[in-house]
Amino acid sequence: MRDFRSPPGSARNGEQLWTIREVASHYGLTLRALRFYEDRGLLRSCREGPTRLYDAATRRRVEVIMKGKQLGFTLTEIRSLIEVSNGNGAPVIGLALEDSQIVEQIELLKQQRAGIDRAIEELCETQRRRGPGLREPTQLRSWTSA
Amino acid sequence: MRDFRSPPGSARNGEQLWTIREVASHYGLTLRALRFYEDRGLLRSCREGPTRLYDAATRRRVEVIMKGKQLGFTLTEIRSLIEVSNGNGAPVIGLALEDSQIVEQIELLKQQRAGIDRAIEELCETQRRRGPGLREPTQLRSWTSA
DNA sequence: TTGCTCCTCACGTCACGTGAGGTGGC
DNA sequence: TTGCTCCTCACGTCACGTGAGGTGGC
Repeated sequence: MRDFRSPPGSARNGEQLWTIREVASHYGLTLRALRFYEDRGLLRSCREGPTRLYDAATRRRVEVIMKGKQLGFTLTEIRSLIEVSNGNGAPVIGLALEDSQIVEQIELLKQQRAGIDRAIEELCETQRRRGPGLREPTQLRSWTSA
Repeated sequence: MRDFRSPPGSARNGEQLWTIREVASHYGLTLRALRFYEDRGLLRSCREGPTRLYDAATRRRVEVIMKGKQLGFTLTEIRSLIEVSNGNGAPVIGLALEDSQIVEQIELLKQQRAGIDRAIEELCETQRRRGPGLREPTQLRSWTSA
C-alpha cells in the first residue's frame, strides 16, 4: 500500500496523485465533504484498493465545486453544470453557465443580500437607540409588539 | 368542536382565539412551521382537545420568532432569547439581546454579506467579459483552472 | 503492540416539506 | 356520503458532522 506520509505529489505513471487528506488540507475541506461529493456524483476519484487518490483533473473538479458553492449554487446544480461542460470535445473542466442562469443567480443573491441588509440595519438601529454607557445584563425589550 | 370556518377572532372567555390556519395565513407561515416551533419549545398553544388555538400572547410570540429569524438567529437561539425576556416581572414578550450578542450577530451577518458580495461580483464580471450579442447555448468555459 | 492512515456504515443536525392515515362537525 | 378541517407519525431534503468499528503498513 501507499505510504500516506509521503509528501503531496507522489507519482504513479507520471501522474501526480494526492491522498484525500492532502486534498482536504490543501483546499480547506473535510474528508467527509470530499467523500460526500463523490457520493453525490460530483467527483470520481481513482482508487488504489479502497483508498481514494486524486489526480490533477480530479483536483480541478474540486476547485470547480468550491467555486460553484461560493457562487451560491447547490451541489445538485453544480453537478449538472460540471457534467455539461465536460460534454463535447476536449475535457474542459469548469462551470457551464448560461447567461440566463447567471442573471437568475445574481437576482437570487441580491435578494439574500437585501434580507441580510435589513437585519443589519435593524440591529444597528437597536444599538443606536440604546446608546453607549453602562448597561446591566437585564431584560431588554427589543421588538416587543404590543 | 369549533367551527373552523368562523372568521379570525372567535372569542372564548373574551380572548381572541385563532386556529392554526388563521395564524399561518396571517403571518405567511405554514402549518408545519407552527407545529415545528411548538415541538421545539418556542411556542405553547392552548388546546381545545387536540386542536391548537392561539391567543394574543401566543401570536405575539410568533411575531417575535419571525423577527428572530429575520435577524439571522437559529431557532435554538431564539428560544433562549424569548425565555429570558419572559423571566422577571410582567410577561414582556420580545428578544432579550445583550449588546455583545448584537455586535456578534452584526459581525456574522456582515461576513455572510461579504461572501454574497464576492459571488455577485464574480458573476457580474463574467457577464461583462462575455458582453452582449448573440450567444449559442454552448459550453462556456467559466472559471476553468488550468 | 502502538500509532498512524484509510475505509464504510449510519445516526445526528438544521428547519422544515410532504405524504400517510385517522378524526370530527357541517 | 362528500368535503372541509384538524391531528400525529414518520420519512425526505440539504450539506455535511460525528462517532463506531474495522483494515493496512511502518
